[in-house]
Amino acid sequence: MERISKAAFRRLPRYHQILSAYESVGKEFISSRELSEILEINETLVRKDMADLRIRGRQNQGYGITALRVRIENFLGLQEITETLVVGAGNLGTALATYAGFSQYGLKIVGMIDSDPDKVFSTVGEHTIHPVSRLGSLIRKRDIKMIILTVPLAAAQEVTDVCVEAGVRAIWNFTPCELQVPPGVKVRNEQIIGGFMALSYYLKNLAAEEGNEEKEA
Amino acid sequence: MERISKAAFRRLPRYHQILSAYESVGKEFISSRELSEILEINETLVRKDMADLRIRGRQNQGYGITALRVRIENFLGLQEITETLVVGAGNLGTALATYAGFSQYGLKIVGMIDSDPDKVFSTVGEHTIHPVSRLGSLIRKRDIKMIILTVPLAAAQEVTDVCVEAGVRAIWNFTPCELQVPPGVKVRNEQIIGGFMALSYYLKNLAAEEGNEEKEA
DNA sequence: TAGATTGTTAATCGATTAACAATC
DNA sequence: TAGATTGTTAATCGATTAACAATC
Repeated sequence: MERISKAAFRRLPRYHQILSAYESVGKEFISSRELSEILEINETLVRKDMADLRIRGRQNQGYGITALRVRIENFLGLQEITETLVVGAGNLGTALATYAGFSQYGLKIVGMIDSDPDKVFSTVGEHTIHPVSRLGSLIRKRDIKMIILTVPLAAAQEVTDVCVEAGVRAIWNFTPCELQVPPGVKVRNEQIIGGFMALSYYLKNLAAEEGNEEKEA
Repeated sequence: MERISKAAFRRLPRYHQILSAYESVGKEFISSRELSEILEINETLVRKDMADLRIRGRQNQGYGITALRVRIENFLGLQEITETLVVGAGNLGTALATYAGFSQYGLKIVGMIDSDPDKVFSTVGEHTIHPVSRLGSLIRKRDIKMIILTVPLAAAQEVTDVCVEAGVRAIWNFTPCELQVPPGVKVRNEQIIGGFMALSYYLKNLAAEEGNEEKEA
């Protein structure tokens, strides 16, 4: 399997999104310089990332936008559909379940789960809310490998255990819980408050920082 | 002003959250070893981070949990209130505006903004939705330094320009747009899809990865 | 051609880890 | 005391950048 550095891996979503934006306005090529300016990183670093992805550019033109976008998608496995359940039908779960942008990345939400009897069997957009008692059987029936976790903190570990027991291998964790999982199960923490903390630090140190700001902490 | 490395800075939210969790069950001390196991990082790295924060531990006991939590909060400026507007009252904006957890970090939402006349002057929880025409004046009137941006991609840059013009210095960006801002304005991108991409890569390479997984990409 | 741009290597920089002394 | 743990330095590792050759 191909290998790129962890740091390069983290840059792929941003490359992908810039490429999509440029593609949608009909641009065909983009130079390492343009990419580096948008991302505010070094130009050489962009070329190195491309080399790691085994993408060749053209002299005087740059990199083919569509080819590069498709390369990133294939590298990340986005061309294959990933079926998932949204576990927790609160505000955030509802926002994620109704977000139209996921389908272009192969992410397909096949149902929602909630413990509240008043919500169960109602629908959110086109998704039915199932009772938490059916969580395990739904995962098994559809062979679901990933769940989106948006339950309250207190329920997070318990729900995770059920999912892992049923065969889930990846957890997209929107709760502020440091989940315990066995080896072979990957957790991605979206600790949203971290973003605010970085901005708070910046704002509270504005006077001291003035003159040496950076866009990315 | 105190300085810590970028990498250490990114770990602060996770330290903070673990400390809060331990504190809420009445624990008073935590060792570098415990922290390192929860975060799956090296024990020495935890001690180095504590040293950088000028926090001293106690032999045989570890670090005082409350003191450490308060230290991180002060370092990040969380003890001071940050007033903000949620710009874009869609599903995600609504979810963020109604999230109760922000107040403990000093984050105070003082209003919402939307361009849809059907939404304007209605309320979300305790927040009133104002028309986008009042965005600049609201920012000036309340001297708002940060906004939460959840508008559609196509409106993101335009709205940003209005906010920056009115004096905003920090943008918590939930849109998939690489915003252009002048020096002195900080953008924090919450490119949520990036989380899914990391999990997709993991799932699609499970067979090849089997046996050398990591929890963090 | 001159200019623009890629691709690669070596040097530098920054972050992590190993080793170990200090101490309760 | 022995064991547990912090704190610090030096070594290592990984990521970024500078320099520059290649080429359209």
